[in-house]
Amino acid sequence: MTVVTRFAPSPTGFLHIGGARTALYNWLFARHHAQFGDGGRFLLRIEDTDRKRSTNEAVDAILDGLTWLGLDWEGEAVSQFARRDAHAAAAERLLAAGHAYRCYCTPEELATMRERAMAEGRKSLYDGTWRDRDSADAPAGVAPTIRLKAPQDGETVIEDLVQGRVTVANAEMDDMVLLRADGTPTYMLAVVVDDHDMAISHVIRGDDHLTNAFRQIQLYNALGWSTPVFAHIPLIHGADGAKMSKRHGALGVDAYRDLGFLPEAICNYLLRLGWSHGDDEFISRDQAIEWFDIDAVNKGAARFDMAKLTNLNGHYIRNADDARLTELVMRDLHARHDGKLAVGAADRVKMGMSGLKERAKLIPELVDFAEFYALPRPLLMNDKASTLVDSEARIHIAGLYKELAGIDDWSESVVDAAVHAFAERESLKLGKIAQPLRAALTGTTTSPGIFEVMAVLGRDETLARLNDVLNDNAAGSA
RNA sequence: GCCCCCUUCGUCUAGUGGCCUAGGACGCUGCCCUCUCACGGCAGAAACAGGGGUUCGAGUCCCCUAGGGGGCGCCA
Repeated sequence: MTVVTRFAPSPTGFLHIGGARTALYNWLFARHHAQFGDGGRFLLRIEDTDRKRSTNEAVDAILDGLTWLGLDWEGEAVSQFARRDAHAAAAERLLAAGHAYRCYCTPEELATMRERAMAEGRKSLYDGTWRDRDSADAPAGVAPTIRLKAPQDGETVIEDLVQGRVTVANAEMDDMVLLRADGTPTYMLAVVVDDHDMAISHVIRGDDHLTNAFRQIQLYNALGWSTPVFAHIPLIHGADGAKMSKRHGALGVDAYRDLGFLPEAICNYLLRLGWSHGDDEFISRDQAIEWFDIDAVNKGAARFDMAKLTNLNGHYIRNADDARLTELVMRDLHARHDGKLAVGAADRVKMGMSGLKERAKLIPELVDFAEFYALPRPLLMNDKASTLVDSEARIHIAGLYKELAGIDDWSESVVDAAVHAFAERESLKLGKIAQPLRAALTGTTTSPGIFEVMAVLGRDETLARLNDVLNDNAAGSA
C-alpha cells in the first residue's frame, strides 16, 4: 500500500513549532516509504473553512515556513474552503440515507444545554432534541444545522500507531454538527471528506485530535468509507511544562530563523523531541528518512528546551558550508552598518569563516565575530580591548610592527613563527603579546586564533591596524 | 465536573523480565588542551512519582493513588 500523508494547518497565524514537527513527521514518514517501501506522498491542505479567522498572510507564512525547513509537498496545496461543495454533498448523502438529521436548536438553547450538563456533572453533550423529531415541527425562521445520527450504544475503538488501542463509549459522544446553519461544513465533516478524497492513508497529527478521531471514525462509518491509520503524536510543552500554544510562548518558525537558527538544526531537534533512534543525537536528513518510524515515537509530551536546540545549532553552524554562512553574515552586516563595510569585506569574512564558525551557536553571534573582518579602519575598540593596550603593550606592538613589516612572504605559519620569535627574544609569554595584538587587530578580546586573523587580514591591513593603534588613530572605544 | 491519554537525571531520551551498582545528549561543576573565546578530551553531581501485586527475579507486566496533559463549539 502506498503511503499518503498530509499536513493540514489552519491559516490563523504563523507556522508554530508544534505544527512544524507534525509536518516533519508526516514528511519523513512519506519519504521513508517512498524510498524504502511501496511509495509515499506528502500532501498539504489548508484548513481555511473558518473564513473569519483565515488570512492569506497566514497561508503564505505557513508555506514559507515549510519551504525554509525543506519540507516540500506534492502538488498544489488544497484549499479546504474550495471543496465545500463536496462536503455539503456528503452531508446531503448522509441526510438522504437517514444517517443525519436537521437540528433546529438555536445557539442560545445549546449554550444553556451545555451549562446545565456541566452543572449536573455530566459531559456537556447535545441532548438529541431533534434526532427523532419531524422537521414539520420546525420553528419558523430558524435555519437548521445538519447533525450526524451517531450510534448511541457500543463503543468506538481506535488502533493508534502511537497511543495504542484506545476505546471510548459511544454514549460519551453526541451528534456532532456536520453542516452549519449557513450551509458551510464544519471541521469534522471537512477533514473526513478531504482525507478520503485525497486518499490519505495515514493521519499523523497532534494528540489534541485524539478525541476528534473517535467522532471522525463514526463519520467514516456512516459514509461507508474505510478509515485511515491514525497516529496521534504528543504535544510539545513549554519550558514550564504547560502546553505550548500561540498565546503561551510558542514562536513561529520565522522567529527561530530570525533568532539565528538553521533549518537543519530545528529539524534535527524537532525530530529528537519525542522520537529517538537509540542514542543518536545528530541525525542527517538522509538518516532521518531511513530511520524514521512511528513505532519509535514516544507517548508522553516533551518540553521544549532552547538550550539544547542552541547547542545543536552550534553543531550545524560548524558543519555548514562557508559560502552559505558568509552570505547570511554579510546580509546582516550590511543591514547593521548601512552598507558601510570595508572593501573586500565579503572575501575576508569568507576566508575567515572556518575559524569564525567554530565559536558561534547562533547566526547573530557569527555576525558579531565576523564584524572586525568587515569593518573599515580605524577600528573601534571595546572597553576590555582598550585596557589591554596599555603603554607597555604599545611598546611591544611597536617592536613587533618593525618585525612584521619586514615580512614579504605573509602567511599564517610565517607570522606565527615571527611573533613567537619576537616573544622569545623579549622574554614575553605569548599571551603578553597575543592579547594586545588581538585587541589592536580585532577591537575585541575574543577572536579566532590571532595568527589566522593576521593571515586573513593580510600584511597591509594588519600593519595598518597596528599603526592605527600606535598613532592613536582609533576613533575611541566603542 | 465528565471522558481519554501520559509519568526514567533539571530537560530530551536509551531501556521491550535477568546484559541496569540504569546508558547517551543538553545544561551544570572541576580538570586538561591553549594567544582569547570556542571546539575537543577527561572526570563528577544528577532519575526509574508513590503504594500494592504477579514472578526465582520488575525501570520493564497488572491494579490503585498522586501529579501532569488533552478533549468536551454551528473553532480548527
